[in-house]
Amino acid sequence: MTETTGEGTGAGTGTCAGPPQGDRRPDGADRYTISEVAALTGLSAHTLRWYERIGLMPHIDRSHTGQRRYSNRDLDWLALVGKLRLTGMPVADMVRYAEMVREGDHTYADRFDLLKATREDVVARIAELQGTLAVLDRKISFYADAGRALASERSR
Amino acid sequence: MTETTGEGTGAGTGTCAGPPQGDRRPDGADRYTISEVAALTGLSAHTLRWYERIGLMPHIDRSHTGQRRYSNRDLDWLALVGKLRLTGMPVADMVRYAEMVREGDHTYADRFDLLKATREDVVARIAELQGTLAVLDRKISFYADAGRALASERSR
DNA sequence: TGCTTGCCTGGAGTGCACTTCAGGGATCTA
DNA sequence: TAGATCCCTGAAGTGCACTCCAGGCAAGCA
Repeated sequence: MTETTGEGTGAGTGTCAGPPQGDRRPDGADRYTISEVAALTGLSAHTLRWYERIGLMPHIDRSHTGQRRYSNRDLDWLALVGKLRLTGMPVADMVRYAEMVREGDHTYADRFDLLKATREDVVARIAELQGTLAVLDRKISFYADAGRALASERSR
Repeated sequence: MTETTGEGTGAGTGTCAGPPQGDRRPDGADRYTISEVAALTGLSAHTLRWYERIGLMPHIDRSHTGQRRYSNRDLDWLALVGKLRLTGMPVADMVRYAEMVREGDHTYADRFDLLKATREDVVARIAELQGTLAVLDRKISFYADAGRALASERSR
């Protein structure tokens, strides 16, 4: 197997990006227009074209009139990109990853490193956020108490 | 008590922002220069001035020559701002919060709401990140396996 | 045949959070 | 007295990730 996008090109695989996207067409009939993909992914058509221009997408098929026709495989890739974007990975890094995918199997180790580093970033970010939660909760309970005190004062 | 910054103006309180900052001066002698505050908070002097200009800081004391002199209270406020920034709260919202603090006790309910909404955002973001962790881990283990396979192939 | 809809392109514009620049004052050390 | 260091201000610039615009082609249909 040559890992390219996520997990083959089959039917929906459970771990999906933002909007629900169970309405895929069977392989062979999978030629989505840009606006269909926009609806499916929550990205704008502009953004989809822009992703392509900066090298974040593989070459997208075209209709005989030059319009883009996305495949299920492209959708898988976009789902992965969506996940990476959620991690806060800069677009430039995603482009590097896409380049490595295009370059073939010999970039496996580099891809591994990139993902590993991203994973560590995510873990650190989660810890950071949990730290902020603690602060927020302290202040929230302060205001909740203060609110109750004011209320009972008004009712006196 | 009138909640303004974090938790009074006493010595370090445990929950600190980014860089460690236990080296506070006692109240009364707490007149830090901008570069001291920059070192303490990890923000640049430029950013500190900018925060002030956009209304994110209370009025900062000045020396007789017009230079800023920050107090422990200001440091507390900056620690809170740092936490809110970590949540991803837009600066404009932090400014709104700062305005509410300036306006006094009658904004308690609004401040409560703002912090509550922020809390929900943070919880959602953590869940999102945990979702990305799952995807990353699947791909990382794919590449780990593939790496092992390639290694054993090379050693044959 | 004209009209609408959907798509195409390159390039300019946007919003955010800073960051840098240009020009100048006050204090300290030799 | 000179030079270094630290600070001041307003305004312009930067980098990122889109987002919008102008101008135009192709297909469907009344």
